[in-house]
Amino acid sequence: MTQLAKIHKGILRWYSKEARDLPWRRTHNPFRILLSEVMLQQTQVQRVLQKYPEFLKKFPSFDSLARARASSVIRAWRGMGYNNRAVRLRKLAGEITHKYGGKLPRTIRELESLPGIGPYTARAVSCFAFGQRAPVVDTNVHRVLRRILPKETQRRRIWDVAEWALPRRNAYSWNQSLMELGSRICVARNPKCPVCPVEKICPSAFKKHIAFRRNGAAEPGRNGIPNRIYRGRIVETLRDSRRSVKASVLGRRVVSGFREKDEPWLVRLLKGLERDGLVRIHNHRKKTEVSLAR
DNA sequence: ATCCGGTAAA
DNA sequence: TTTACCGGAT
Repeated sequence: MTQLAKIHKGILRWYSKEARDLPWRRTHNPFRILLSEVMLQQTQVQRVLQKYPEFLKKFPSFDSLARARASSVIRAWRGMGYNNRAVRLRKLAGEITHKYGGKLPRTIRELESLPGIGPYTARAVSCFAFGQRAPVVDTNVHRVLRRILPKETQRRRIWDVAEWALPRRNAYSWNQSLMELGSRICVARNPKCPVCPVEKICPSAFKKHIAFRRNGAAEPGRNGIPNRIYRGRIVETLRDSRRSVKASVLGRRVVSGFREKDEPWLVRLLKGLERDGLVRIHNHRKKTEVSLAR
């Protein structure tokens, strides 16, 4: 048996016993798969598990999403973070109903052309919804493959490596198993090698893993507080408000010690949110007002 | 205070 | 290739 075949066997066997029972592993419905993948793009399983069913209850299909107001979708996205995803998902739903006859396209190229769908999600949908033999590389898969595969593969591009390592059968289970292993055992720091199914054949087992450096660059912000905090507070405030809010009022609600002179700064922030399709800015009696996008 | 991550735009 | 985008966990 080849080394790769041993890796396949060890990891797939482990997965068949240890796989978590997750709702998106119980369906091949393209909408449900896509929704789960978009939610999982930047968000831990734990939190997605909580929001996924309630979002699905409110928006069970591309059609329902396409017909909804942006504000309604942004509200349903509460607690997920990266609110851009909600806006893009609704835009995507519009394209599906109006340009694709209500059906998600099946080619990677078409999937990747959709808003919010990149290389990872396109292939995840292709494999998990359509049963195609597509490699998927998220950071978990990336890490696991780099550790478990032989040194000769180290210089090749990760997507090529993933393609090469893909078993001829069971692509679905293989992809799921790599993600499961990467998130539960083969974690970035202090991997749990003693309980890993492929510890015996892993070249990296029990090696010291250097904690990977994060960007040295500081997060953009103001007075040491990242902009995303203010953006988050603004969207959250608007979620709770049925009507539009004066910029000055918004400023006082989201920034401690907000003054008139801070308004240009606030407006810059609001313009960013407007560009992202999250808020609507309008003038009323010469004052800037803002509400959730429609 | 630091960690975590897929997509889009620059 | 680099940066912005998020909020919950630790």
